[in-house]
Amino acid sequence: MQNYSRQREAIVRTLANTVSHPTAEEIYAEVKKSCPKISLATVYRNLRMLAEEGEVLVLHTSDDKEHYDGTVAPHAHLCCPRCGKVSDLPLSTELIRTLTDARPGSKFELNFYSPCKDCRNN
Amino acid sequence: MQNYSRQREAIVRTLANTVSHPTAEEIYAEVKKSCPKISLATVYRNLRMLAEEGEVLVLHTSDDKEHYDGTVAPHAHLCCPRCGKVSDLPLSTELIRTLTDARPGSKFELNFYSPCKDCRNN
DNA sequence: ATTAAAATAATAATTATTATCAATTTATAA
DNA sequence: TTATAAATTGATAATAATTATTATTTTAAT
Repeated sequence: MQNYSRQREAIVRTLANTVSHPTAEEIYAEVKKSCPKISLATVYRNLRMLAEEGEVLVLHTSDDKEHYDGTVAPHAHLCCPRCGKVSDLPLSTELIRTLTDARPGSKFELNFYSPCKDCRNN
Repeated sequence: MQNYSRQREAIVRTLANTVSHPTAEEIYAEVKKSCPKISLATVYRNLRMLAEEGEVLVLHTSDDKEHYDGTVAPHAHLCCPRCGKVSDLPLSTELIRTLTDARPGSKFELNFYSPCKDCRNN
């Protein structure tokens, strides 16, 4: 019994192997290496299904492109308002708990914005 | 010395007089009442300028439309993942301070997602 | 008043995402 | 296994939000 299509496996694997919170286009580019015939629509379709099933997170930031995250445990993100780069931001477990308990039963998305090192130096 | 155009004044006033975190289209509809000839592009242009100047906040949520907020003091939002409605969420001043101090010099956006009352009942 | 600068309205262009649909692949069951 | 139904794909058209362009109008400065 093979549950996932080859394409979907490749998308999940790509997200599992990165910490870069890629956009759909970036995932598409990466997945093409192992699935050269894959369509961008297939990437979007599977990402949407995975998000609905809670297998991936979708991040909404000021670059107005959806970024995807394979780590669904609650955490925060640091976003560069210039280049759009997104990285994980470790928070104390206490703060995480406070946020998780603030609205029981709801998911939260916490994004901090400040220019990344690369953008500060240019 | 009249600093702001009539159109820009109307946009600012609309944001000051609502708690609904409207989209650009919604602001456009409201502003038309006092500025019938205003263009949607003018709404977007002014909102972008106001955001750059820090006069308004831009919220990025799962409905993939920008929502605008005239209250720039740090606070959180409650977003309905079904209908896209955004409302203010009061947080303890202690939590606000913790977040503000977590990353000095950066802005944060904290959104909680759970279905609003209307959507739960349908 | 004249001229320069800034802002606007209208609309075209862009970009991210979703919908459509015929074709292919996978699962089911006689 | 072969037939058939269901699910998924690839290709591309359509949609929707936002930005760019540009001629015109409004505002400010000489």
